[in-house]
Amino acid sequence: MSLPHAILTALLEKPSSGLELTRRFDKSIGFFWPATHQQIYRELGRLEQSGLIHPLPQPPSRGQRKEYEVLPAGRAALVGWVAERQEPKAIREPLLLRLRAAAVVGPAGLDAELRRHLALHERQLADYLAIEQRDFPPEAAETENRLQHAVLRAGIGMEAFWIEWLNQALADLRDQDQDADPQPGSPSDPPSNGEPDR
Amino acid sequence: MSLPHAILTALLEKPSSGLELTRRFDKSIGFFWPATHQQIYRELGRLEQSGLIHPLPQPPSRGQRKEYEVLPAGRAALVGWVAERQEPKAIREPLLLRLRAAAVVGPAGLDAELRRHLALHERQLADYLAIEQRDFPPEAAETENRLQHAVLRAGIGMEAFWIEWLNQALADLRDQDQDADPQPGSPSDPPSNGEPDR
DNA sequence: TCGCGTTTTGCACCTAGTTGCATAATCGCC
DNA sequence: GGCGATTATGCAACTAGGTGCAAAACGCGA
Repeated sequence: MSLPHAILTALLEKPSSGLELTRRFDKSIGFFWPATHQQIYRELGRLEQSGLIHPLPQPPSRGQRKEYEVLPAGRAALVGWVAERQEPKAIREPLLLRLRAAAVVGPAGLDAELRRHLALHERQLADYLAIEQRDFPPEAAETENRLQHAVLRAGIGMEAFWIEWLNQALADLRDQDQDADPQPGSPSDPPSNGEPDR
Repeated sequence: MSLPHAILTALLEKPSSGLELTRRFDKSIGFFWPATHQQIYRELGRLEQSGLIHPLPQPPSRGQRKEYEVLPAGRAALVGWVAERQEPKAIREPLLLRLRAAAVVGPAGLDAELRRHLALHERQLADYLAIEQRDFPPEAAETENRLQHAVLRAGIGMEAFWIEWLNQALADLRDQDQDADPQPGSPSDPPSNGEPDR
């Protein structure tokens, strides 16, 4: 139940149409909760039906811009959601699974993927840092936008973590290939140890 | 398409029945790809139908243990998956959304959640560190289980990151309340600035 | 004013994870 | 030898995100 609340947040900051929301998502909330325009339109429909938002008075017809505004009930729902008890989401990163699989069937092709991910995370980190410099310059003492900054810092921290981890994993991969697989190019059939369960 | 490959990995390490797999997931692969027994049974059925695994010869009847083994085609599929090109998953952590929302509608109740999450991550980190000490003691030079260790290190790093970030976020929250909301207990109606989009 | 590309909205279907519940075998105990 | 708890397998319905495509309005040049 996160997307509807993300939309409420965005609409409270500024009433918008579906497409406008989509674009704003792409450069802010979407960093940690991506959504396509289809998802957003669907959710807008549901939110309207639940009486949490309503369209500003305009000719309502297909293909025509429709601006939405948050109703008091919508704001209340969001306030409730902020305080709600929710379990942290588990990690669920396929790349880690693939590493685990590589430990069993051999790491052929993995290094390319690790390097590719490394490059992607480096780019993302650079983007975040640029945003940080633009929106939270060190000289401007923070007053009330501390929370927004904290969110951005989470993104920065995550990317930094992945970069560090990927570098180390690449090193591990090189070492392991060297130890266990003298002739490069072979598919490096795996240890197949008789093995601990982790 | 991650769960089936996670299962193939686990089955390669050791042929198992559905329940056995479920239990093994709970204490290893499930840390970064949780799965319930229902999911696992369904996936086992599909994997069998696709000819990637097959049940060891045993009376096949409901309620009776059924052990599965990976077929060569299954191993090949896994090898292919390891080398496959996949985009990194976006973050998608609702807690960050809630912080963002709190920046708009006020942080009432947020601190409790942050503290609760902090405690959970601290516990998880402790668990991971215990596993690390058990399975990858510093004295035993690593030979071929480097990749498994790397996966575990990712878990450790993630938890450590969250702990650090949550502590900082809690500090931010305190500072902000202090600055903007002299009398404690009021719902602290938010800045509602006329505002940058992030 | 006609047609064509763009903007904007939206439906329909698909995939994957989640939850609740059913059912068969087995084991121990009374 | 029957009964309840436990082990083990599995179905069905739901939820939410992802993808493909359609269709109405609008703008603009020929």
